[in-house]
Amino acid sequence: MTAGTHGPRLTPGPSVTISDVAEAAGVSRQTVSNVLNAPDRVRAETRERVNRAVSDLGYQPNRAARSLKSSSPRMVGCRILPVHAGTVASIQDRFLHALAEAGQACDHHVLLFTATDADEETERCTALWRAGAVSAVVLYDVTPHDPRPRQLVAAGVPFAAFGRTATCVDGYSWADVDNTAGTASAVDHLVAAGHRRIGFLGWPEGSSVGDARAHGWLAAMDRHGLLAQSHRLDVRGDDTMSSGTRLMAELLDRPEPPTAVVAATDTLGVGALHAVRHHGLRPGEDFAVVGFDDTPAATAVGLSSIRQPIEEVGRLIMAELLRLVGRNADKDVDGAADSLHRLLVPELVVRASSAPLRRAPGG
Amino acid sequence: MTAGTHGPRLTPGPSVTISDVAEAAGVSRQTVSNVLNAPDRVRAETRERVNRAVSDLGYQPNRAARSLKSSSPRMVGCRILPVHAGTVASIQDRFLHALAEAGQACDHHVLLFTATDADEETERCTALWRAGAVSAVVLYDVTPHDPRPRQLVAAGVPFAAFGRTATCVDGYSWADVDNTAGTASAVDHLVAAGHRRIGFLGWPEGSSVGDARAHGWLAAMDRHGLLAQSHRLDVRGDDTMSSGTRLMAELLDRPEPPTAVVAATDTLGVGALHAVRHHGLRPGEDFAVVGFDDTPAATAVGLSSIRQPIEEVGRLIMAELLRLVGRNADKDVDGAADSLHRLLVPELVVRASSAPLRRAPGG
DNA sequence: CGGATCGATTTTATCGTTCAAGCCTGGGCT
DNA sequence: AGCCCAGGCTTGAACGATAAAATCGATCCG
Repeated sequence: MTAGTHGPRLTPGPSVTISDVAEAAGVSRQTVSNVLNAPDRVRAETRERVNRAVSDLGYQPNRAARSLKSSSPRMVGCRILPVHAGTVASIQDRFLHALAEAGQACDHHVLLFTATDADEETERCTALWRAGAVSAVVLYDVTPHDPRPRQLVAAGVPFAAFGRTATCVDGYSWADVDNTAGTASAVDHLVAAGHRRIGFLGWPEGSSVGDARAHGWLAAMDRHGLLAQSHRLDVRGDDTMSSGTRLMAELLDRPEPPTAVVAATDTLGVGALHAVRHHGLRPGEDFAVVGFDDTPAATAVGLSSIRQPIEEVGRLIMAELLRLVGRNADKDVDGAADSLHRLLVPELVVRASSAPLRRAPGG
Repeated sequence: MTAGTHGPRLTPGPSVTISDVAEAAGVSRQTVSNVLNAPDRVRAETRERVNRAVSDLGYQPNRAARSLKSSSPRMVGCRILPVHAGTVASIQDRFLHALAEAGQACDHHVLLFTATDADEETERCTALWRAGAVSAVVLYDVTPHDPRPRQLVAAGVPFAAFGRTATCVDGYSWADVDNTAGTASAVDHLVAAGHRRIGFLGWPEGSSVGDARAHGWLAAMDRHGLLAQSHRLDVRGDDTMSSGTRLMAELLDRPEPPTAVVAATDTLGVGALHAVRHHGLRPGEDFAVVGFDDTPAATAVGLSSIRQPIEEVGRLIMAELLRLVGRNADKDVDGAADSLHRLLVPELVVRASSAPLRRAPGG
């Protein structure tokens, strides 16, 4: 026994080693190791005896020792952003959960860290990787001019990103959600429900995600030949509920108001719903609203929303990281796949706020 | 050099070992170790030479090796809950961030894992601890009849809890937020602003947190001698915005409506605000609303809210874990403190929705 | 002047696991 | 009989860091 005491231990403690198991089963360390890692090398009878000892003692292989020997910590690092007062509906928690779950399926865990800015984040990533604390890291919310991918590539840290930079084609793996396709599908849905004048509530131009969502609306409206009828029905403001309410009220006061809007976020969408009700309209019957991100708030108020397939993103990113570090371990160049570039299509979740119109508007 | 190549390495790689540094500085491994862990044992000149080699090579001590030797992984485990569709405003992300930040201050990290239920959670905690992957774990959202603390105590896993069980006095460390004091302080605030008829919007009886928040309102109203005037002004419903709107509208339609309400959550509070506006009242001028949890939504709509000191909880829990595992390492009984039992008082954040009345109601 | 002392550094041993090589036994082949 | 081989298991070494012990000079003191 490693710990000096004799007799059965009531609380097995963190220190049941492979030698303890070996002694209990009357075999050597290596045989125990073989039972766990290459069972076919061990005679069935011995295997059974060892397995019993393992479960009797509650043996868990020490991860530090295993990491040290295999030089793979079976961990991926990910920064957790502070909950910013301005940010209303974050999907970071969903992402982290998805990542943790995907990792768990292949005995990997997520290590959290914090940072005050992008530079500190890449520094910490590099330090964690050099320290062998993680075999790779994940970048969350990568934007078009994000410096982080470049920095990590330069540092040689294996990583995959949720989101992508403008010049993302080269050098690193990413998965992203097609925001443009999301708002476009919302427009298609509303057109199919009979709407012709469809507005858009968005963020001020300049944010990548916001612009992509605005572009999806614009392109889809154009495709349906509805841009002329919806002249200047896209309005922009901050990502707050009151902003959504104000923008929506502004649209409803126009001479030819829209009969539906696509909002760039659930926050704006929820705000819009209030303005709609305030104008005496019934959401889902007289007027339709679609939000974005499918946050719990959308569920709560029955707001149709575009749901990002975060769980899928988590799985893809985790699988890609395993491939990256695995490939490095095998050979440096085994040809085949280079890196992951995957654009996922979000899915519209239809709720009461955009149920098909009972009467066609104006009909 | 560990890796077989010669010459300066462009990407230092994860495998710069203490021996590489020692060779570069022309000293032995142990001297490098001393420079890093006990600098006073090394002559200033040597120390400087070693430090230069450390930064030249970008050396980071290998965490697995350090864990193995010190038998302390410098990690704490915490389950991340799935984002439940029903849960509207979670503070789990704030908690995880606080925990990660508090840990980082003392070179500890947070390891995330998922579980489908409480039993699986304790199993995973035990396995992680036995594997030496974490030195302790954190329980989030512990409720009065939670089985987890008992199970972890039985398994001998060091832990600290956010929240507490009904019979929490024994055996384990926790930090919790005094929900009762929170709603009570909201009542005090509203009374000081001149309100006399103050309502309460809460969850159906049976949830610990909900009951505590309801009790805070009740006790404070009684203390101010206002219960008679506020006869049956506490109403209950689901934790959704629409529920908040409905309940608020119900109260406003009473013959003697309240002039203010305390809501058990921001979700209910935001819902209530809409009902208030719908009745032609101006929040903060004609009517006051206070929410709970200070979620980003409250900031967005200017809702006064009771903020849980999560950052403080994170710091306390992390400090307690360090004490627990440190004590274990030193001696088993070094007397002094037993375990942490800390009830923190939340803080009211006053915003426009409950700014002091300009004219006393009814005056 | 010899032994003690002290500071600075090196050597040794160890944490728990796994890879590589070694050893033993019994059976099949010549 | 002697030889080889393969299956089944054990021993030795290594991963990287560090506490403890050993070494080596140099200084000090009786």
